[in-house]
Amino acid sequence: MLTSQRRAMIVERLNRDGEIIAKTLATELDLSEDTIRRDLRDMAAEGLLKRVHGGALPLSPPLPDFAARQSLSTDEKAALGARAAAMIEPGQVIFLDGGTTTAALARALPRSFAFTVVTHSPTIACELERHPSADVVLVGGRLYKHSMVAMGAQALETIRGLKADLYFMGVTAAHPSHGLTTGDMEEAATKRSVAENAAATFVLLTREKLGLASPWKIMPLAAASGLIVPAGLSSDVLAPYRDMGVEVIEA
Amino acid sequence: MLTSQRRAMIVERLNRDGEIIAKTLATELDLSEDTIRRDLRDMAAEGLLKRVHGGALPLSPPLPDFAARQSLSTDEKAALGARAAAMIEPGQVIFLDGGTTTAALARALPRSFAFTVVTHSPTIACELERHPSADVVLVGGRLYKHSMVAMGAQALETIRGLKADLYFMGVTAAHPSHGLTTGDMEEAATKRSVAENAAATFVLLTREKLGLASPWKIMPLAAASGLIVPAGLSSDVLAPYRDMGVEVIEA
DNA sequence: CATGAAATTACACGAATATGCATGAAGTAT
DNA sequence: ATACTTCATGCATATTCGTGTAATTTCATG
Repeated sequence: MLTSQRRAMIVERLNRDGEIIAKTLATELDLSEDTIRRDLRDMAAEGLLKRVHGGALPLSPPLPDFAARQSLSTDEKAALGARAAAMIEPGQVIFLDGGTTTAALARALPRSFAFTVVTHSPTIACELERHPSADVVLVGGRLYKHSMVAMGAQALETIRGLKADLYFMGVTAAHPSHGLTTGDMEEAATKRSVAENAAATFVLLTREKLGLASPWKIMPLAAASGLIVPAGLSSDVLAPYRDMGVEVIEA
Repeated sequence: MLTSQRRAMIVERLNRDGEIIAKTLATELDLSEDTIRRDLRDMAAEGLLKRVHGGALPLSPPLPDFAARQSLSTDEKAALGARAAAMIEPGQVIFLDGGTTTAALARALPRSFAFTVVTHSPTIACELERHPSADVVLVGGRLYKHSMVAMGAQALETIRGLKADLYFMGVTAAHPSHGLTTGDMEEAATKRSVAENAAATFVLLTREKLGLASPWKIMPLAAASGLIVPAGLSSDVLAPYRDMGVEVIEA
């Protein structure tokens, strides 16, 4: 295994497990603890993780500004959710990603007719406990706690076995040339697979995500059926997306 | 669990519960009280909490619903959960049913070592979001909202493909001659299948469930490894179960 | 192909950190 | 006032860390 592969693996594990224990990883990879420690030290210097006694932890989780962001963009997310919910037609099968934006969508889902919601997020599933007419299907797999969605081989297999009418995707960033991206490799693969098995894919994007790029590429913008963005953005910001032929829906 | 993780956990608990009791935390994490005390002393010096005799308090006033949580935690179900959690050993694979009793168990799961929790309940999965050392696997399937668990063909297939060390089952009723029963046919079949794929099955039973029977039979009492019941029940009530050779564990 | 530079890794060793236990002091409860 | 709990300190042990060093591999260049 190459050094860079090992380091990529460390990042991935941090996302998956929320911790790295130097001793454990050394044993597992059959390397000396020194090597792992060196990795951790260098990566901490690069700002990829937080070094602690015994191993490493992810950089301060977005908890501090999470609450603030939550309250700040709540209205924005509710508007996106409502707009997305308006697209749903009776009897359709909808796939919902995990995340706060899609949670807002879950709360806005139509109650006057029946449809099916497929999700790999237990949080979304719990949101729908009291929904009167939504049939809920839970996609199983290994639960990734940082994003609270089930992913992995089992999940992919289930996803390949279904055909959704609409997929509402949440992403970390959207960039005109880099396309749709997210911070986790497994998540990128999962979203891609869902998009392949959905007749239409709409991406929910809050203001601050436009024009940014994260490390893992999901798919180019053109592969999406449309972007749902908050109303009131300047046409300058939206022009690059419209120019690529992607439908931009303002909520 | 790393030291810094433990300290982060202390902060989190202070926010959640409004208090830290040194002795309790030491027992729960399987550490000496000295270690916890040292943590509290250092963290007090860093201005993260207020040290008091017996434990610590947050600097800001505790959450308003603290009293409510407190009364909940002295519940019968919490006792059952704690007793069940004490059976778990490092590295084991535990299957958790949905339901309020097993939710109490989820909150009492050991935090000092790693193990895997398999569940078909999104509610349980959400409970475990912040658990430091539990690996969570979500079993997918059609979500039955009345009991909030995923069941059906997909779930059964996944269950057949796994082998759990311990299964903690929640039931609607337990009767000496009718055995373990529940109100839903699909649920009975699912529980039976999990029990078949677990090395040991323990049933969590609150007081009011003993001696009753529901329409759908899961399995005879003798098929269970043991029943976990609240302490203080009369031996008359428990005798029939003990007579059948079922281990009855009082919590 | 040869060779030296750079990178990677394992090992050694003293320092720093973490933890548990023992003991006497301080605090709390009955 | 007495009994019990909790605390602080010192000490012993174990783990982890950082630095230095040497061996090995990889790479670039002639």
